Amino acid sequence: MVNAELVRAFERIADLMEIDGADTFRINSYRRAARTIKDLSEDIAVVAAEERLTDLPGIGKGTADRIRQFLETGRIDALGELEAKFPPGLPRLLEIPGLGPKKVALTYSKLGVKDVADLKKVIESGELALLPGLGEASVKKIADGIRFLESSGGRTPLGRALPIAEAFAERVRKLLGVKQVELAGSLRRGAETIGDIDILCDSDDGEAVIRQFVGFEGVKRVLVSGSTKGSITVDLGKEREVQIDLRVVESESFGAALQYFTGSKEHNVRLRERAAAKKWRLNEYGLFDGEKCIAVKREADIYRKFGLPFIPPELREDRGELNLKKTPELVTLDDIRGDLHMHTLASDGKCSIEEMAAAAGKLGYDYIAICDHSKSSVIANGLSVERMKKHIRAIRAAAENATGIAVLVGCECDILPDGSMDYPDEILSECDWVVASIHSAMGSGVSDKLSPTERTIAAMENRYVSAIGHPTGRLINKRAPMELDMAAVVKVAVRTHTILEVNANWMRLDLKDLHVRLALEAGASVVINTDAHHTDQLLQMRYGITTARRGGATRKDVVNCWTLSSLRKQIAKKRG
DNA sequence: GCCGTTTTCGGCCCGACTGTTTTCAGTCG
Repeated sequence: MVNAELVRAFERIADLMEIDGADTFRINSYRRAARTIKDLSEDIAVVAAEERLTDLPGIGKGTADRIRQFLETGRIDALGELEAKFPPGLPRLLEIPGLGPKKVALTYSKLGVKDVADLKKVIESGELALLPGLGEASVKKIADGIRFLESSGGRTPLGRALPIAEAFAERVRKLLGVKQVELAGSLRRGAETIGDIDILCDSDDGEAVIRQFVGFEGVKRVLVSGSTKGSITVDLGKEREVQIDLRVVESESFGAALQYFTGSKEHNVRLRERAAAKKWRLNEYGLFDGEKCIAVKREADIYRKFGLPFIPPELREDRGELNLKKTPELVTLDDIRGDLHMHTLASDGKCSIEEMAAAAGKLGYDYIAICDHSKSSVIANGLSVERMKKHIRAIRAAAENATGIAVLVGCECDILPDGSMDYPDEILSECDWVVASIHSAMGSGVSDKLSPTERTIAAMENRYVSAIGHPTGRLINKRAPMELDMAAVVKVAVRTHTILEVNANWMRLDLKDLHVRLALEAGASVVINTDAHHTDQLLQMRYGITTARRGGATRKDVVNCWTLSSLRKQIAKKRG
């Protein structure tokens, strides 16, 4: 699909226009269009062919023309003109914290700085500090920014950030005069990766709170230290660091502040537009009609003033949530009755069947499925047919002895390059539950092999395949997803009663939020599994929950929120 | 460049912090 290329093109246009000093509203239009295409679950070429481009939010006649030009010629004139004006490395400079479009334009025009290497040279030589509007302090900030960019390597996975965030939130909670502390920002929205950690607290003495915050043990650098806002970085290991922002507000405006700092930016812009339409003003201190504050205490009050239900943080992404008529009852961790994908010592897990069952029982689960690897996953010590037969007997025996929890016989069976299953039906039919996954030959377009989409569909056609595991195979920040035609996969999933997995491992989160939504809208069901290789990893369920919530999943959509008998009925329905 | 319980033209979200500005611009979220 050409969607991703188009997103990059529009973002590049916006970046270059900013450096060019163009009208900010026009720049934002390009960014909005880029985001719309990024969120799109279908091929933009199909949308264009069906003349539906201007139905998409933020895409008008002008942008539609540019999309069509790109589809036909692979180029966009508007981008070509900007690229003729500026060297190619310039937009990259915008990613450096402390360096914005104005300063990028200035360093380019006055000093000929074309890329990061040039920038380092003029910092070294002292030329940068001599430019108007810049001084020693700004230059130091930029130099730090370069180091941060080179060490941070992009966004931090949710599962890496959340434990750090919770630890710092706990330390803030213990400070004198602090009554309320909440995580905000993308972390509270449960985004798969986060740019920085946002923490909000209340206090009558913001200055004192910030002073103590920036002095916490483990703080690597202090970026900002004011009376309401503090900004620090902490080490993530491997020379990476993550930024933590703390905002302090007075207790009375906590609700307004929490709404404001939870974002997303786009969600808030939409909400403030609605405020403006009513001649109100919305900011982190409350919702105001003239000088009069009309909502401030709780987040829900603010939404109610707009005639809206409470919008759960996970949905605040400007993906149509402001049209909701009532608050959706999104799935919660308490709704989960079982975990249907975990490994044991039999393949590449680190714990026994009994240990996994006991740990799951402690979490209050009613059932689990043991799903070790099949024979082709050699690296993962996949089980041969003979070993699997023995393993099935071992699981049945463990199930007999387990108290208070049902232990299902399962497997994670490889989907081979030709679309067939790694185990014969004779073995699969012995299992109560089968997760089918692609682990090899993930690249598409390899000749004499089926595409990932064809392989996935072939697996779903097998009556013993209960679910598709980590459908796109992506590893966040490490491996790109396979090119899967998700709309086609979802359609077959519905027809064949195959369940799609939301793999809760924070490196995967696969299906991702938008795919969950696509699946549910088509009428498919999902299962949220941890794919745990150790009892500790069973706790990663929370990340799968937030991902499913972001996709709008309710308890009814998630099969491991069902009773065991309902789940068995679903499996039987597929087996026919 | 988009868009319409204020509109097909004229708007388009809002505030904190920093540095170098002697009254505010740039950056960020």
